[in-house]
Amino acid sequence: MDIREIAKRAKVSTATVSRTINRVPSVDPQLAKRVWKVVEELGYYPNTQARALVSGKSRIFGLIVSEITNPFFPEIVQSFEDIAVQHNYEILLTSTVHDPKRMELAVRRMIERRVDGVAILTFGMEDSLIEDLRFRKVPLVFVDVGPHVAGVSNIRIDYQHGIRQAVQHLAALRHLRIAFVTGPLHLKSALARKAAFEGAMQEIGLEIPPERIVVGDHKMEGGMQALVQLAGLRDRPTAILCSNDMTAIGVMREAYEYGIVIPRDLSVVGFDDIRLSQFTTPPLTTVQMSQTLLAEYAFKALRSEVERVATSPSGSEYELLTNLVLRGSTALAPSGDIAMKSSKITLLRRAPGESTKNR
Amino acid sequence: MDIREIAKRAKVSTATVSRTINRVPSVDPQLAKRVWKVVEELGYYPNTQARALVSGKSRIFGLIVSEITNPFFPEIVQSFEDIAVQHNYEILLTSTVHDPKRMELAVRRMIERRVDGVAILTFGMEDSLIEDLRFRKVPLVFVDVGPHVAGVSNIRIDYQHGIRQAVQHLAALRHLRIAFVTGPLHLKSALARKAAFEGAMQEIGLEIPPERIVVGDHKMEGGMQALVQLAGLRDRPTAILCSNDMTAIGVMREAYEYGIVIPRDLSVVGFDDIRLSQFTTPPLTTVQMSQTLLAEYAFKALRSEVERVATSPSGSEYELLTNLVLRGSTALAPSGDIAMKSSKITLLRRAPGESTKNR
DNA sequence: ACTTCTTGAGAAAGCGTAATCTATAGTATC
DNA sequence: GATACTATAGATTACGCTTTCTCAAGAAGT
Repeated sequence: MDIREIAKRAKVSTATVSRTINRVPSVDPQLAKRVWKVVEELGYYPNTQARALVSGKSRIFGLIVSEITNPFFPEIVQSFEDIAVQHNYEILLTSTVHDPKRMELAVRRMIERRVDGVAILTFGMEDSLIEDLRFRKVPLVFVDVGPHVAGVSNIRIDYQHGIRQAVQHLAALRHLRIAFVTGPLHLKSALARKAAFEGAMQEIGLEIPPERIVVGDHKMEGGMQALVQLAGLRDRPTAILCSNDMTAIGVMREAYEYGIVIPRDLSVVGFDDIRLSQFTTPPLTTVQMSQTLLAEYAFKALRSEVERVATSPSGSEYELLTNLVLRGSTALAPSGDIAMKSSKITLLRRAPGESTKNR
Repeated sequence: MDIREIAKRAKVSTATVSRTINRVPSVDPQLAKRVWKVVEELGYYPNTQARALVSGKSRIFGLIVSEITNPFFPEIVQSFEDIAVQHNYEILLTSTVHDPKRMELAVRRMIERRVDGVAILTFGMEDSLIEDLRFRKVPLVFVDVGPHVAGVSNIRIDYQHGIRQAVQHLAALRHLRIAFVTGPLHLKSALARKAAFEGAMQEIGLEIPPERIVVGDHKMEGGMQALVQLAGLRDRPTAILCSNDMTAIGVMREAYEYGIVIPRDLSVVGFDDIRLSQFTTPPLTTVQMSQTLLAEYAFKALRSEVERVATSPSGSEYELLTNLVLRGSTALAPSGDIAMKSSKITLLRRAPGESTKNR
């Protein structure tokens, strides 16, 4: 069933059917009604491929994420899909899993499907691939790392804002020895967080001995290892700020194994505010980076680039604030002697079966 | 840049270019090489829309899931995408969020984009929508609930297999009072799990007093409430089997608040084996339902339906086994007097700040 | 009453490709 | 040496739609 079938049954030309469906105002309301009736009756849905072919617009946006199985991304995908669908766009999702081969394939797929734009929400991407997309004038939007050229938008994240809040929150709770667990140091986003931490600490005159910054991997495992290192320090920190929530969750998990009670003995702060962080024990105090807003900005950036047909094709900039959200994983620093006591906690990892209790 | 541009530069007809690209064997290798060279040089990628239009195949599969933010689904999406991409298919993802309006829109989108098949991995879906797809002869694949008609495949899940293992595992650990936390009772999958539990219990002659089955919601909250109920029972169960992992995680979380030590005082078993369940404290013993295999079967079902052009269009059936995977949340049942002791644990919920310790 | 606009709708072109149909040269057959 | 095949590649059509062009009829201006 195609547009001609409708035309025949409504006794009009296909042009009129097309105009009706696309709500071109010059169609006589009488005729339009007749057309709509047939459309409804037959359950006709226009063929998007044909439309795309003739209009040159696919109404598809590509969405490239690092790993859909990383709890940070599903929220973004969901929000992005929400908005896209509302505006009659489809999304072509790809999860690169940090594999260059997959990235290349992803870009190829996007080009073959003639996407109208691509949101690149991945940490790290080959320049040559981006060039491939730029060459075909596909509007792009990046987080943080986009080049400053026409047709490329950027969402700048103000890490400083939330991280400063976190540091000051901890300082207000009398924490002096604050540690930081970074992400992989080749990620620009991880470096930016680390820099923000250092800046915020310096601002209030707190020193950071090098051993109090440990390198993680933005996964639970990294957080677990980080805690082991930090707990073994002579001047054990009383608070740990983490480069992302998964790291913080790893820290908390391992702290539990060591019988370190959070937040009594140790305050922990995360970053991202993934949904899961509401459900840890205790709920995680973290710096929120709104996934919904991120998706919204990304979509808006692409859309405005597409809409602006011939006019100035300047890539725009968006700014996403981060904000501390207080939950249960932070508390007053242990007072002097308690701190001493807690530093005496045996550093033997509890045997698996025995579990839970801190004697 | 289109196929004609290539044809012109390679001094052949568009037909030859098309044949070359599609690897039709009747093209002279010499010519083919010439064509490929131009293709490479210009970085030409065929326009999928045009291909779809003329071939009648979009090479897109729809994938409808309940909620991408539910940790069960990202793994499936990832696996499905993997396989799809390998076979040059694209996926059109939609997350219904249990909203009938969104489901309707999703189906409409799928039809407009002329998907070659739809995998419906959602719990519950309006029949009228399915009818809409069936009417257009779109191959479908369901989990459990699909009708037994041509063009519709089904992946049957053998809940019994894994749940029996779980029950027998608990029985072997001397648990006699085993409780079950169901999912929402309007879900066929939740009912099937409950039935499997009852069957397995009956099989080994264990009774299930009605109060030992409590209704959850397949979310953490439901698990938390369930624990409250079960812990309040006179004959407190020594083991709890949950209809899914999120429920089990909720149970464990609340148990922690009550100072009930897992697995010493209480064994907990989940269902699904989401990745997160490896990272709980203690790691969750659970019944695995392989998300990878599920995705694989779903894809295979659709593909074989598409491939089989004119031949017998019979929907096929797949069976997915479930299997117990042992981790740390199950242990020997507390012996008689310990059980008594543990049943005397105060039922006061610990004050938030105090947290962690079971004195 | 004649020309000039305006409105609305039909006819037809074209989007980029694959499939079908046709032509041409070279091979095999008798 | 004439006919019948067989490869191979070019010409053409069709896919379903939007858009431009064209045209008819009525409204308005002179």
